[in-house]
Amino acid sequence: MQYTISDVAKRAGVSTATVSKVINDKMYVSSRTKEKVLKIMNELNYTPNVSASNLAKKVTKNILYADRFYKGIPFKNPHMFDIICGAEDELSRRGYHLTLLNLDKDTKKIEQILEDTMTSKSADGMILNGALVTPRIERIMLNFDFPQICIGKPNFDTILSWIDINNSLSANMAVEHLLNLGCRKLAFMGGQSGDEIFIDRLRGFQIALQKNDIIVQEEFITYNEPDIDVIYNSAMQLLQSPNRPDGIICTNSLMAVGTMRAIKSMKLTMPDDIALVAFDDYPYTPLISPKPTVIEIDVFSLGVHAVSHLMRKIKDPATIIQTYTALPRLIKRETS
Amino acid sequence: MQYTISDVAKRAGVSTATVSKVINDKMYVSSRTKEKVLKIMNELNYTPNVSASNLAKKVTKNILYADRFYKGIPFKNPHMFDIICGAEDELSRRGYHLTLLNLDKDTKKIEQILEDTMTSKSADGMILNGALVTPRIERIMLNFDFPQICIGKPNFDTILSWIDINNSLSANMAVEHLLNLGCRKLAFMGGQSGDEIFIDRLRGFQIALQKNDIIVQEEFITYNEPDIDVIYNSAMQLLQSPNRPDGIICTNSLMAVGTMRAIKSMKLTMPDDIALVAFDDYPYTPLISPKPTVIEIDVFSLGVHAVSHLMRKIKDPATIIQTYTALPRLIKRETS
DNA sequence: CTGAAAGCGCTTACAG
DNA sequence: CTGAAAGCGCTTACAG
Repeated sequence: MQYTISDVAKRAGVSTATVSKVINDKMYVSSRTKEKVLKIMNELNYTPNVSASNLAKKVTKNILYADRFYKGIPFKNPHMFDIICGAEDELSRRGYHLTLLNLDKDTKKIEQILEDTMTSKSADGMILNGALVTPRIERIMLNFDFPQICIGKPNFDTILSWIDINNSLSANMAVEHLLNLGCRKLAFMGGQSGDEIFIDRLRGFQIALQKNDIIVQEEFITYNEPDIDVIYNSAMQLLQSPNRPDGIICTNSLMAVGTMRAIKSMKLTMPDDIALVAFDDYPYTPLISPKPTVIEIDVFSLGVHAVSHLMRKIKDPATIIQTYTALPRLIKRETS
Repeated sequence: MQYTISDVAKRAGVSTATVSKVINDKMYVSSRTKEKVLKIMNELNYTPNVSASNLAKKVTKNILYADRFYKGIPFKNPHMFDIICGAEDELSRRGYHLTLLNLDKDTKKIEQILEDTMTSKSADGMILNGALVTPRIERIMLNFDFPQICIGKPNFDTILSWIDINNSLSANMAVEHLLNLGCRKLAFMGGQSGDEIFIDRLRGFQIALQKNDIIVQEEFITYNEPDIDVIYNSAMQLLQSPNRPDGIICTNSLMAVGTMRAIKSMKLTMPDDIALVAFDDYPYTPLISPKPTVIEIDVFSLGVHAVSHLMRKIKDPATIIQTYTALPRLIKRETS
């Protein structure tokens, strides 16, 4: 049997209005009646029904995390779920819930899903994968005047709010590290040209080199498919060139595996012959030796920050947030 | 501006009761008025306010997924999030939402979190990590009579509902496969004795061998820490013994990497000298060659099934579900 | 400081 | 088939 606010009111000999005030810790209730009410609430083990409270307050205390949650994606992209964990953490601290909104439905288009959920008023705001946002979706979001923040800058000019990793800055960090070690011929083991994260990191790489008056050698920048053999061969070519690099940055952990395999097969040693820095510990670092120096990015915190910004926006809907949150950390290990 | 049910009623010239009936597709409303109402709803782009509807219906259309969502867990245990994706998929198909309930709070104990959320009536049911369930938590759940299902059988006798992977059956599948290939001396590269998944798989291994009248050789069962060098050495010992196994089952993908490294360094070939089957493609299979034969387990479906059972339990709270859902699939590749 | 009353936006017997 | 009215369990001006 569940008690309601009127059960409490009755037993405490006060009105439901007064009980409501102590529940919500409003001022203007005498400490005597407050205590009395609290005592009854305790005895009855009473907790307010949040649905009723939310309806009356016209809030939901609920935030949506909108992305594509299809089968297997946690294996492909665990980062996304670490962001979600960060968002959940910060939301629950603020008395909010995080519910998942799957934009990957064969029956409905993304636009339709978003419109329906916004009109149904089932959440106070939304965290949205920026990569999924189109100008058309931007318009829908603005029409509804629904508090939102994108994870990842949309790939067009927008007045939506977003928060993103500063990949360029992270690459800069890797470059500075290698330059400090005395490296002067830096190579970049990159992904494919459609991979925005890689492209940002590459840009950071290039800018950092220019800033240090080092010429960017085009042949030292490689574009690789995510296949271990392709990467290996690509690295071999780099290492066999008469003008061999003395420092290599790998855009992810798979690149690091392939590249280090090549370095070892050339009987070169790290960091003496060649220093190496990789992005992302995950998922292959446990497998490789020597342990690679790595730039780690705290995506959990990205989720936390996204929520903080979204909350500001809920309070003041006019706010626009567009910000890079860097949070890279260099973990120096055995390859540099 | 958001329209309400009375706006619709007014413009359609009917009562809100009637509008409610067409929203909920109740019978006993003439097709003429139904059409009229639908037309207005469409014109106004009206969607019912779910909070209000839920309050009146005394439901929330919300299911909690309760587990520990701390920083970094998606990297350690992406399976958990694939289960979540499966649950979300099935829930949204049924008009429910999935919200995360983090049991990993330093300010509150698990018991307290569960009690508070259940009394607050913010969900109609709960999916709960069975590994976290204690007899004390069992009592709380039963007290509240709250529809629940555990993912993973709790490690004590319980009348809570649970659904689990049939690890034992999966191991059986691996054994049968190797026996069919003619192997007779099977080894098992296992994890640590506290790892329940491994223990279940080991049991399946042993039972399958006994069923086939093959003696289980104790020295062929190894217990290994999750460290690549430890695994390698353990496998080497197995391979160097005078009585070398002709088939090996690896309890996970890390075991497969270490074991295959040992096999290769012994200049043995797969599957001719030795056949190998591993559990889990993830995360290391992309790195290894030859491509390992693997028993894959569909955890996304586990989430889907958990939801189906939970829904039955919501309809009929007396239902108790305790079931193994196997869903293993053998993917034959180059090592067997 | 306290309470009566209206309201949040729906649904549900019930009467017609 | 349709609608008036009470109800879901809270909150919020407002009057006292």
